[in-house]
Amino acid sequence: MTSSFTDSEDFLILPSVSVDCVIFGYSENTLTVLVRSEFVPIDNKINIEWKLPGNHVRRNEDIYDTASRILKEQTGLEEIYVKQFQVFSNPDRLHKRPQDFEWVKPRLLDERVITVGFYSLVNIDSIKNNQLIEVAKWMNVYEVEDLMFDHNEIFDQALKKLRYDLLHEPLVFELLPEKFTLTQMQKIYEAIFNTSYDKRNYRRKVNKMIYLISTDEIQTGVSHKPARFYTFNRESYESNKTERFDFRV
Amino acid sequence: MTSSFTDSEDFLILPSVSVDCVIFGYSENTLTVLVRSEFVPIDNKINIEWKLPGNHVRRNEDIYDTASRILKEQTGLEEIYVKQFQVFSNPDRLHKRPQDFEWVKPRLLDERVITVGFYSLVNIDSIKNNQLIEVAKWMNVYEVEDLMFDHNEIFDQALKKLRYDLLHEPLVFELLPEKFTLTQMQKIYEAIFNTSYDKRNYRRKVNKMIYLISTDEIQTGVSHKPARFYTFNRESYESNKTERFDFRV
DNA sequence: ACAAAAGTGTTTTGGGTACACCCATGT
DNA sequence: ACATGGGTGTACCCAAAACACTTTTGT
Repeated sequence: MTSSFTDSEDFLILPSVSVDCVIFGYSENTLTVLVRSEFVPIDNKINIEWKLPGNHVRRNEDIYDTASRILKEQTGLEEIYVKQFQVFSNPDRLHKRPQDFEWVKPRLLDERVITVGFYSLVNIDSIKNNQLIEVAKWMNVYEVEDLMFDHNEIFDQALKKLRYDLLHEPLVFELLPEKFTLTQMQKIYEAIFNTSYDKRNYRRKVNKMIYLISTDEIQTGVSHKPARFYTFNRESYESNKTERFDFRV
Repeated sequence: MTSSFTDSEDFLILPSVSVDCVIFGYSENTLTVLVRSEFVPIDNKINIEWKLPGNHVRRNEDIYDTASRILKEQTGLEEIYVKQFQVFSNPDRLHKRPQDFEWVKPRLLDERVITVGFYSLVNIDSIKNNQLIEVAKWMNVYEVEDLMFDHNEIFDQALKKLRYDLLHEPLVFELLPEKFTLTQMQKIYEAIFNTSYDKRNYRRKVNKMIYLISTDEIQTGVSHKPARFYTFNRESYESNKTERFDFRV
């Protein structure tokens, strides 16, 4: 087994465990995913390939810390919501394309790596200029290109899980500022589910969520009737949530 | 790093990855979980401790195969539903009690082990006599004792996830025979959610599930009005499932 | 005849969905 | 005055929940 790590680094990571992050970005009614480029030689020519950001788990690190570390490296952001959603362990997962494996081999301590998939939600507007690393870009989730390894599968599962979770947990608020309007909230659902909702029905529905607190602040400087700002009260949410019998279709 | 494995075995497993299985058993309206005993010395006295069945991931094995292998070893059953639900990666997870770590250390190739939690559903009545291994027993889920390592946490999360999934996926059928009565089905929900449902409302609800097929067979040999048998049509389920907007409470 | 579980219907209440117009502000 | 997005109400249908009696069988 080859390795480009120094001896001291060898003891810093677990050889067979990594974390890959599907970082969803939201901005201007569009949902995107962060990918980063790598130079992957094929037939002695250098190609640009895209992959999800990922990293090994360090020896004294919980996987949530690994995910947060990756997020910080890529976007400069801290204190961001990250959630593990699935382990990908196919023994051949790094071998889908020979050139990908040739590229990754010198970076590995063990040829078999099991990866824990995380997804994360960031409001792109909250990323300060140039904090995003050079080699990264945001891809529209409806136009994701070929990624390295099994990363297309990891992405697909992440999007599926994100949608599932959005319907059952208060995840929207990770993409909203502290104070937000109901239209902002509606547009996030519409972007992520690629659909649209009736404004009146939507508002009747969310108005029944008692943990949505209407403030007495309204927008200023907009050239239309100013909208009211709301906040999310997490304590109220936690103490009122229920599970109902609903084995659905 | 110490090891009781032979050299040849050393190369068969991934040192830092294991699978732990929360095997739920259902029988006679009661939900139980399978635990197995280990002799753990403490202060030079031998104690019996209980843990969830688990094992290392082999070098060429997908984690689902690891889980199935564990299930086969413990219960003799094959072709059983297993589902990964969460990774437990706290660097101290094996150190909660010193005696537990002393016991496990000689069985490890690496002192840091990240484990993938699986849960599984078996109908206890389908386990033939004596196929359950000697050291295993079924504990009522409402009376789970102290387990080794972080296994109480793994169990708690598994039960939570099981309940969640039961409301959103056709999991009940893993606990039902090919042909079953609606009362059998209702009693499983009641056991797992520790509650009871109105028979008429329950039946109206499940009767709307078009993938529940009523056969023309009925019970025989029961000293009351015989119940009709139903079957689950998975194809019909898969082709009719939907996701609705339902960001609930 | 009795015990035991199967099977069935009605009413009330609340949520889902479809649909169109006036309001407050900036330019 | 106009353009822009904010904000509201009603009618219909269907689902959820509460509730009690008759039916079929074995003993």
